[in-house]
This record gives sequence, structure tokens and C-alpha cells, in this order.
Amino acid sequence: MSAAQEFPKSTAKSVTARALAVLGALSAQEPSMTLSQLARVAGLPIATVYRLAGELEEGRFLQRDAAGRYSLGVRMWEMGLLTPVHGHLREAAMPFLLNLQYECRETVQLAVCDGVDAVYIEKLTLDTKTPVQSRIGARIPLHATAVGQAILAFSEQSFIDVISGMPLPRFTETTVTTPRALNKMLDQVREQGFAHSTQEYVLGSTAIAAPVMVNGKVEAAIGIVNYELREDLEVFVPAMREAADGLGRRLEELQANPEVR
Amino acid sequence: MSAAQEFPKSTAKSVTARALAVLGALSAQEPSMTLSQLARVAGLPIATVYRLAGELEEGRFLQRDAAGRYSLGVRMWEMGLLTPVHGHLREAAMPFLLNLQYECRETVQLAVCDGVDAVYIEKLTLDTKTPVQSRIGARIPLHATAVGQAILAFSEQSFIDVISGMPLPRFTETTVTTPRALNKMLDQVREQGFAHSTQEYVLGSTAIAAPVMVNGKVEAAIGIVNYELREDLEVFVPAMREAADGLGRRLEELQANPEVR
DNA sequence: GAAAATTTTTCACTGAGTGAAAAGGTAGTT
DNA sequence: AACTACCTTTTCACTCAGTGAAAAATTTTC
Repeated sequence: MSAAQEFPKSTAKSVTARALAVLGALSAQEPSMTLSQLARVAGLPIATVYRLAGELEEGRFLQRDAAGRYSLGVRMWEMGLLTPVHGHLREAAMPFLLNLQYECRETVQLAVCDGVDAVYIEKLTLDTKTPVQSRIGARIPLHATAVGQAILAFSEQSFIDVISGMPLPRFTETTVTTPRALNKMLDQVREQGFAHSTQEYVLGSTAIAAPVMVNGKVEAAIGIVNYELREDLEVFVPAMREAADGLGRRLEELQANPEVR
Repeated sequence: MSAAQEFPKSTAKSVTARALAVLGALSAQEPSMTLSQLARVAGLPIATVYRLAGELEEGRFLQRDAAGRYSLGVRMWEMGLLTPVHGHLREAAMPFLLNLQYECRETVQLAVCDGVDAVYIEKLTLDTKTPVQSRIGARIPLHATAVGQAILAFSEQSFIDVISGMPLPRFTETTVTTPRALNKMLDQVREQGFAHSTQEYVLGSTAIAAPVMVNGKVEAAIGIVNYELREDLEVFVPAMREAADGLGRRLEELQANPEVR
């Protein structure tokens, strides 16, 4: 245990960290890059990236297209599927999501809480164009989206306190931005058993969401995004709650007998 | 340039390769492990894995549960979503798959060719139990499944030759196992425009599949798995072909104006 | 409560990784 | 065809990051 922490300004990187930095250079905005772009974004010398990228390519974590541009490789995708979030949750949820989608013919989504954000795990949509905010993997604020509110409302009080203690960024006119207002809203969510968000995150977008409870703990939320603001929205609520409850029960079942598949 | 190559028997590993080996130790069969298991499977000293795993965890490529067991981290999943196979293909395909699923209420799947296998990219199913063979990410033989055959039939002749030149493992009574029979079958697929496989891979499972053509090249296949062997199967064919063609056109469109989203 | 697993920390040694620089490619422009 | 600009690949001497056996700490098992 040395007296001072070791942070030699910027190049505080192990080989592994550098390799991960190379991978991390790719993003939703720039999912494919040339070698030099990669180096620039990763903040590493080109020669270094050249070597690392070569090894990552060998392991199929990176791949190069005809033009020599790098993008993430199939291996990356395959391994992503082994993540608990996908392997357990998504797989179990699919039938329920599909049924819900079948019944209401609107975009349905599944989200979990990770850190201080909600993350979309799955989204079934008939829209041919996908808004960036709601891509699978997208991180969205807990306080300003229906799925986020559904999760937050049924979380432990200590966690709610943490979130309401943080800055609550405003996205639109109707975004809840004070701890007081947030708590009041969460009370309402708990009372009616689902969240209803009108244009709190994106203008023109309304959504409802219900929590997925597993042995008394929120594990996820299932939501319906209704861009058309149709008035039969209330019709969807029972179907949505049924899906959420069904999934919750299914997850409890799976937890009980580990891996019946 | 030294005279002899450097392969010190077994430990011919760079740091990066070792780190990837640690990640690669996790698998669908064992998606979570203790430190020592990880080291054993990766074939590396425990202390080394301890350090590497620590760094991978820091980068959120690994995560530890309450008991200290390692599994793949959220980052891994997030990055997997940036892979072309997901970001482009799956996202564009979803509306078509959903519509198809809506119309026929059977399990629909999307597969691509990777190396010498087909790989399931997406599967929409109402079944609560997922057979291992047809999980997303699963690799399946080109010659013995409907999606595989649909892809193979419309591939370049040189590729077909490579595949038919390889051993064609038998899975059931009806599996095609000779180059002759394979070519004849592919002819038929080309003629009718879709593949129809009856129990060639898994007993009791029938499937149909149509190729997704993008600018004259097969990019994927859309299939319907019909475990019930219902006789209205032929009713599904037009819907399926429409979905496949629609997706093909959509992909051409996206390729033309890069990223209209 | 002793034995048998784990996981974590330490530390002296050394070769694997480094990155500046040069060479080799590929376009695009005048 | 020569010039410019940017990209990829290779080389190589230096040295510091990574190594892993072994000891210490912790948890699990019987």
C-alpha cells in the first residue's frame, strides 16, 4: 500500500486495458473505423493499435471488411449472448413480449436497471426506422421514462434516495426534475401498479410500463411505446401487466429449478 | 528474422491472447465460473488469471456475482450489439420478422452464413422452452437445415463446391450426405425459390426458409420452424417469401443511402 | 477444529510489449 | 507524372510491464 495513488497523468494503461480501449473505440455512432481512426479515438500510437487490433482480429473480436476498415467481430456478438442479461432474461421474456406485441400491435420493450440508468434489453417494433434513443443497449434515464419509473418505483427506498439525490436532468417541459415531484410520481406509480410517461423524455412520445417482480424484487420492466398517442392506451394496460406478471412468475420458476430450459 | 519460429511448447501467448482466452473460457455450457475454474479452462496460472480477470472486470467485460463467480459483463453485451450482424441486419429485419410471426404464429428465424456454418441471428418464438440447437448464436450445418439450404442454394458455385467437398455429417434418416444428392436438392431449392427441410437435422422438426437477396447476393435467410408439421405449411410460403424479399429490398435501400436510419 | 479447498498479495526477474521512424501503399489533385 | 496527403505495414533497440511460484489470508468441507 503506497502512500500516493498511481495515476501517471494519461498513459496509465496496462496491455489489457489498451486492448479493451481499442475495442471500446468503436461505438454506436462509429461502428466501423480505419486503423488510424481507431488509434486516434483510443488515444494510442498507431503501431501499438496495429499490433493489438491484429491480435483481436485473430480472436475474432474484431473483423475487417473489404476496404480494411475494422468493426467488431462475430465473437464479440456470440459472447455477448452469454451475458446473464441476454441468456436468462431475454430468452425467458420473448414469448411474453411477442404475445403482447401480437395483442396491441405497438412497439413493446424490455428494460433492466444497470447502475443508475435503465437499459433496453429487447425491443419489438414494426417501425422500419429506429430512433437512436430507443435502440437495444441504449441507456436511458430512470426518472424520465416509463420503464425507468416502473423499475424505480419498486426498487429499495435506499436506491430511490440515491437517484433522487442526483441531478435529474430536464429533457422536456414535463420532465420531473425535483426529488419531491419524483417521489410523488413514484407513489402514484406504486398505487396504480404501472408507470405512464407523457413526453417526459422525447417530445411526442408516450409510454406505459409495468414492473417485472421476481420474489418481491424488481428485475425488469415491460413497456409499450405509443408514438401515436392513441386513446385506447388504457386497453393495453391489462395486457401489459399480464405479460409482466407472467414473466415474473416464469423467472421465479426458472430460479427454483435451475435450468429446466 | 530468427532462424527458428518461437513456439515455446504450449505457452505461446501474448498478453492480449491470454486475456481473450480468459473471456473465451466462458461458454454456453458454463456461462459462469469461479476464478480457479476459469484458470483451469483457460490453461493459465491462477495468479495470472486473477490479474487479467481483475482488469477485464474493471472494463466491465467480466462481472462477479455475489458469490464471487465470474460471468461475462454488460460491456460485452453492449459491444456485441455494435457488430454488423446485429446493428445492421437484425435491426432492419425485425419489422419483417414480426409481421411474418404475426401472420403465421409460428417460430420464425433469421440466419446468416459465417464460415462454413449457418448462425441464427434472431428467433421469435412463442415457445417457453428453447431447444439448445436453435438458440440465437447457435451454429448449424448448412446442408441439413432449411435456412442453411436456402443460403447455400443461392451462394456462389465455388462456395457450394467447398461445402459439398467437406464431410456432410448425417443427423437423421433423411439428412442429405452426398455431394450428388446435395446438388440435386439445391437445384430444387433454386427452382422453387425456397428450401423445405423435413427432419434432416432434428427429428420431428420441419422447416421452410427463403433467401434474402441483396443486389443479387444472398445475405441471409428467413425461415419458419413448424414443429407441428401442420399441413397449412404451404400457406406460409408466400408470407415468408414476401418477408425475405421485403428485407432484401430494405437492405439495398440502406446500402444505397448510407444510414438514413 | 483440523484439513482442503479456495482467493489474494508479494516480489525479484526478464522477455514481451513498446512506439518512433522509415518504408511501402493508395488515392486524390493539379 | 509528379506532388500531396493520408493510410498501413515493418523494423528494432530499449526497458518496464507482466510474470508466476510461493506465501498469506480467507472460505468451505468433513
